[in-house]
Amino acid sequence: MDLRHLRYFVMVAEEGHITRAAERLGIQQPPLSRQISQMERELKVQLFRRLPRGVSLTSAGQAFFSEAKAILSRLDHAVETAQRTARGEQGTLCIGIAPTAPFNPLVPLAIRSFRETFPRVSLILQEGLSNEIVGQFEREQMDVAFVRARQIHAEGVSVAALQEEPLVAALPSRHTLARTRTKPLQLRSLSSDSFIMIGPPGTGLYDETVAACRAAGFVPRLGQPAPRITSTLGLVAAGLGIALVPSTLQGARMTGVVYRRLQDPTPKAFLGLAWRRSNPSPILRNFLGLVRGMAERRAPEHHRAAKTANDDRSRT
Amino acid sequence: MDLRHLRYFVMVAEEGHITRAAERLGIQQPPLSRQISQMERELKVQLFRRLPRGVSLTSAGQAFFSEAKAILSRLDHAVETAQRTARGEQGTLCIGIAPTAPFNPLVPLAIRSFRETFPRVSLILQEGLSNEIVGQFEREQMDVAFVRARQIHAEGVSVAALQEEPLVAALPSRHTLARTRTKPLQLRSLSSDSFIMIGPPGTGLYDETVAACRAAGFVPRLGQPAPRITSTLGLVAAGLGIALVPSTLQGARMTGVVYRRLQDPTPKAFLGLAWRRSNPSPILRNFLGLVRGMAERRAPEHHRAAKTANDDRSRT
DNA sequence: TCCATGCCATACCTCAAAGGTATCAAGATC
DNA sequence: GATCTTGATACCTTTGAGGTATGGCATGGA
Repeated sequence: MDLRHLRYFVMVAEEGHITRAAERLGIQQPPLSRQISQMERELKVQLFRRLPRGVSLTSAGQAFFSEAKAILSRLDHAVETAQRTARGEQGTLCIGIAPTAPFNPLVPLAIRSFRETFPRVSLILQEGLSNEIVGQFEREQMDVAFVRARQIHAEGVSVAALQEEPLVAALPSRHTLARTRTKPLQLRSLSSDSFIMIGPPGTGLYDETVAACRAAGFVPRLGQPAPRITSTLGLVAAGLGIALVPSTLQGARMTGVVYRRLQDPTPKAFLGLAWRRSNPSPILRNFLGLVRGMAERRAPEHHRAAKTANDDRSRT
Repeated sequence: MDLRHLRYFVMVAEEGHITRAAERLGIQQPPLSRQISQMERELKVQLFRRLPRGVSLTSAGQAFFSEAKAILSRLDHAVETAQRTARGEQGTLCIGIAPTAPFNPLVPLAIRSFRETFPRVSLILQEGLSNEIVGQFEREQMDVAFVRARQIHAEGVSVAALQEEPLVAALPSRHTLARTRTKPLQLRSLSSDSFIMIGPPGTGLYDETVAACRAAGFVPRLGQPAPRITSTLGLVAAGLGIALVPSTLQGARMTGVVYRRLQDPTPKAFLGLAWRRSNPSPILRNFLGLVRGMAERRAPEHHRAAKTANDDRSRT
């Protein structure tokens, strides 16, 4: 049997009239007549009763009719779903988010904008540090991630720069340098403090912090490591050390913590978008396009220069 | 698009290999290749990625794949449903039942046997007197009914006789004639009693009772009319009158009611099956066949003679 | 580097079957 | 009984599905 048969059958059933159904189908009556009786022979079921005027469904025909209509509409639906999926408008996208990323307004803005543009895509948001995200990319459990690391050490994963934001020092409010809030701080002046790090070496902020201190001429003394950004600030507030954090973190006010800008050359925190280049998901393409477009609009002059990837063939 | 396309697509998706899929489909590789790409062109969606070895579904292809499989299996299901419906094995049958009919074992036996033989047919059982059933037949709300009336006064409704059972007298236990339980009673001897009737004139038992009394040489005095058989027996037990009831009613023992057989010529209660001759439902055919076969097996000698209908063209 | 292999795509041919035209047959209608 | 309506049948045309032969591309081993 053929979909044509189903379509013809449904039309005849709805019209109750082969000639009229043929007209609406844009064919002649005899072929339609033949298709119907052929279908009946194939199913070994009489679908219509031939009346003096027109035809009417038998009970078997009625049963088949409702199924046939459902099948046809389901097919239409399937086609639309496939097309939407191909256009990246439907499906699932798994987004990794570095713990400090959501403080940068670009991240929530991008996600909200994507949701609005592609309402049929369901997003799975997953917090994770760069090193945790590596594994997820390799297991193909993640499509894209907002990261703080300039490179992700996994085969075929690119990182596109979105923004560079200044690092600021988070100090306990009783710290001697916490008084003069307006003047930028010399990073050197923190060389004897303990640095509270988020996550192990290899993650974005860890590496940026160490690099910044090196550039300022000292090796940071490592304090208590903290698993999450909130606990980092908690430890700072408790006076257990200081931390360098992206400036947007200042949005997270915490009693007992004071933020101080740093003097030139201001160390920078990186915010980037990582994805597997071989991932063909059209949803991913849409997401990359939207987020990168957004980042360019917000900082067009930085973008080109900062754009990078973990290997030379950085075209998506 | 065609069902063939769907089937081919599913096979290729399952094999991940056009050549192998073609083999399993019993066709050559080139036509299959063409059908697939034709389908992709028609849907304007790339369903497969061509790999060096074989093909793999794109995300759109995956979305379409699960739908396609569901559609195909639903189609199979639809065909089976239609065939079962045509054979009268699936659907709905609305059965009317006269209030006194279920006491005759034939009725519950027939219904149970039908249920077991055709488990996919859902039965709607509806109690009703002959005169109520007429309207339901005319509105095509009823397919078949166990009735006590020998004729149903509705156009095109036939009644087939199933059984004739003796009428017995239901007497209050304090009735003078309730003592001698073994000897059959003269119907005449009840001529001065009030008769409790179930339902109005035109219903089966009413007419049979009046006819029996007429034959015995008197016109029955009508007592309180009763809507249901149970209330009839209640009124008898209360001493408000007597009733003639089918002998199988004796199964419904009720304190205060005594049953007495009647002397020859024993008046008879009729049990028949009514249906619209123009009703083409195959389920109805099956039901008629099963019940009539059952009745013949239980009373083969009565059946032929008693068979009747409300007009001359009594073939189904 | 080159050849063999595996696999999909393309070109061209054949033939089944879908659609078209003409006409018949059976009821309904007046 | 003539006419209309409507589905069925006969026969022809044409579309397109399937077959055969072959090309093209990537992989993998010598």
